[in-house]
Amino acid sequence: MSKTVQRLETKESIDERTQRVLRGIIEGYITSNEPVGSRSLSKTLEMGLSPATIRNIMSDLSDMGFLMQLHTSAGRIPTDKAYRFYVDQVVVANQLTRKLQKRIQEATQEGGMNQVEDLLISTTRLLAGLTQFVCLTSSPRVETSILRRIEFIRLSSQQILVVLVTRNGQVRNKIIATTEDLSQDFLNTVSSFLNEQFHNRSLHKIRQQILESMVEDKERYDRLLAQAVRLGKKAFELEVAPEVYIEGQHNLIFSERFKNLNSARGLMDAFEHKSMIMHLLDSTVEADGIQIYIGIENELESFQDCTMVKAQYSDQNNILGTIGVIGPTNMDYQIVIPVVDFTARILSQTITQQSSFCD
Amino acid sequence: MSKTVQRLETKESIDERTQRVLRGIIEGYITSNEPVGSRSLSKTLEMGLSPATIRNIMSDLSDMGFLMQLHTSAGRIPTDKAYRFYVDQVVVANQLTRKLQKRIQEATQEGGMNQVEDLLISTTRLLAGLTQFVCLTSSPRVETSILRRIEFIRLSSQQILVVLVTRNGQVRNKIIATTEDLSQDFLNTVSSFLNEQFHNRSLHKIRQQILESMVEDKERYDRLLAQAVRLGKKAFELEVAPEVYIEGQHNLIFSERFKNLNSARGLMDAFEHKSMIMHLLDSTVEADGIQIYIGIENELESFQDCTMVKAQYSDQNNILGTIGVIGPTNMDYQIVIPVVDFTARILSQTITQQSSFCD
DNA sequence: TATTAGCACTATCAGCTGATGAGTGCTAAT
DNA sequence: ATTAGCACTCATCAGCTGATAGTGCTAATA
Repeated sequence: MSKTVQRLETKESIDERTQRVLRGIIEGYITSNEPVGSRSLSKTLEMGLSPATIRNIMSDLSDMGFLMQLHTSAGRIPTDKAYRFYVDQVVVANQLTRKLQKRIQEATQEGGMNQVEDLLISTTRLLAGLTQFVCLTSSPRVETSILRRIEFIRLSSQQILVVLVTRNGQVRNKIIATTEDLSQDFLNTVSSFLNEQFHNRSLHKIRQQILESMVEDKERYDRLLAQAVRLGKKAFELEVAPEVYIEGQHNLIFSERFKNLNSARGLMDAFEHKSMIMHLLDSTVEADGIQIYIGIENELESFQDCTMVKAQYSDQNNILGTIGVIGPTNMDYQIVIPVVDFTARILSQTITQQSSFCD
Repeated sequence: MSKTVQRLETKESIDERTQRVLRGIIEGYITSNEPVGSRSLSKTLEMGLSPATIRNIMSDLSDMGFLMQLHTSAGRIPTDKAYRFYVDQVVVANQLTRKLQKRIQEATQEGGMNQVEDLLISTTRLLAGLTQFVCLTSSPRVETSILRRIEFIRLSSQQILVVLVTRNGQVRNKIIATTEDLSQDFLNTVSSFLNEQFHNRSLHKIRQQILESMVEDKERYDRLLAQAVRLGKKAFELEVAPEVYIEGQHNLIFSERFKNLNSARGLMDAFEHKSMIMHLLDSTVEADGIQIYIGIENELESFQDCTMVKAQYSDQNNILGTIGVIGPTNMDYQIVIPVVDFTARILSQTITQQSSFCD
């Protein structure tokens, strides 16, 4: 595992003309996926510079660490540092075409998606389809979500189904075992007690409170309360399975774009470790907006040939999760960045709408 | 789409020696994944036959349609017909090693899997890992499963959560919208009515009955009954999303075994069409035991370079779904067949245990 | 002084070559 | 019926070729 690179900032100031050349090379490589040479660049740039001059500039840019060659006589390709420069300096907040906006909106508004899970899956698939890359989405952490409703349903003398609904519309089920046979009436009392007690609190907080009250009231004689606490404890112990949705893995193998990526295998393997991916998605210091990790800026070694573009989605109050794509470093940032950004916004909007149905 | 081939039966009787040669070629190709020639076969067979004799036999086998050559001078490989012969005549019910049996049993008995869904996913993953192929599993069709419990939970004045538990432990949630504000008490009455009315019937049947009673009792005045029927209708309209779990797709790309498969892409694309896969898995006439589709015996064109080995799993009463793997036609049948068989059995057993907790 | 034309150098790629080897089919001998 | 022997076929591979596209350097130029 290599040392973590925070961000490839550029200290030196680069003169206008050099910048234009650099930009030309980057965009050339993005569109063609081929190393760009001085001759062709001299034509496309239309700056009236001869290939020789361009070569000199290119040489400077190589010295500054913006360009590299796969071999002599191969034309140059941008380094991660160059992409960082490009993203920071050149890519401006771009408007998506109306058509694309429509497409994203429609896809998220499809019917039958009252469960957040379905919405997330279909959005993930959408983004993978639009970008032709791999799309990763982390589901809202059940931990921090707000309790809307908890209910116990007696299945048999030994089994109780816990249904837990969160503010943002996630529904979690769990079957718990009991030693004692509890009647449905009793369970109803317990659940209305818990609902009253813990309404609008985060699951995390609730769990804490339950544990505390267990310590406090060890010698509680009220049967209802005792059982409520006991059942509550089990119910809120719902293991916080790291939920990550991954779509578009086949793009990784069949897309032309990924062909010169030295280890698609490594990426695939990484995707198997959901909890690691979860961590990667959610470990963002910056609270808002879009985050971009280019090449070696990525913490994970197998991601270091790629760029990850991600953004948080939220309801009106809290950040819920992250949606992002991972693609080659020479992805079309001008498109990908606004697409991810817009998709995250629409996702937030849709989820907010849903949770606003609460009374 | 090519004409459906039912099964590649062999009419001719083949003499003992020829059979042994054929078997040798098949097993040779299975282990080496290379066309097998007369010389090497003469050695490994240890029948005291010279390469020339073997060549004559091979020539006969080619005429009978059991062998083919990719090009002259390449050695021969078995045809689909040969594999069919091999599977029918040669592969005997094989015992798995204790070690493998243990491994499968342990994997399915892991904790925290009281939901059938989790069990199915982890079993699918297990089988993909064991075989190094792609594993496909269809979940029990909610349609035909037996109602154990239905419950309505009032979320807001406009939203009701339906929780539906089936006999085999599947839990389905759906949020439905209402125009009228219904109290939780009322909902409880409705659900206990429905539970009583429809206990132990299949969802399919229940839906039918509800529709019938709507026709019959158009002018029903009983508010409870009317609402119960209306809510029931919505609840049992749960769209029967074809649930298929697919694991091990990466094997398709990286495994040596698949490398000479002309279209991994086609397979990947096919996997995207879950409902088609679902159909493929569940469309089996034969009720019991293991089913094997070799090469062109597969209905789906993109599967016709592969072999699919599948088996149904069930609870004590009914077939619930199918689990199977898809791999190259020269897979190691001696291993794969018993592994799939055993896994399906263990899966049935585990699910049966779970649903037996019902009172 | 910045730019450019010219030239030598170099890596890659497609296409060709001949050698090699694995495998077959046929025929004649056993 | 089996087998040894031989001619033949074909795929693969290493090595060579010329064409191409790129560079770096130097000297001439505006």
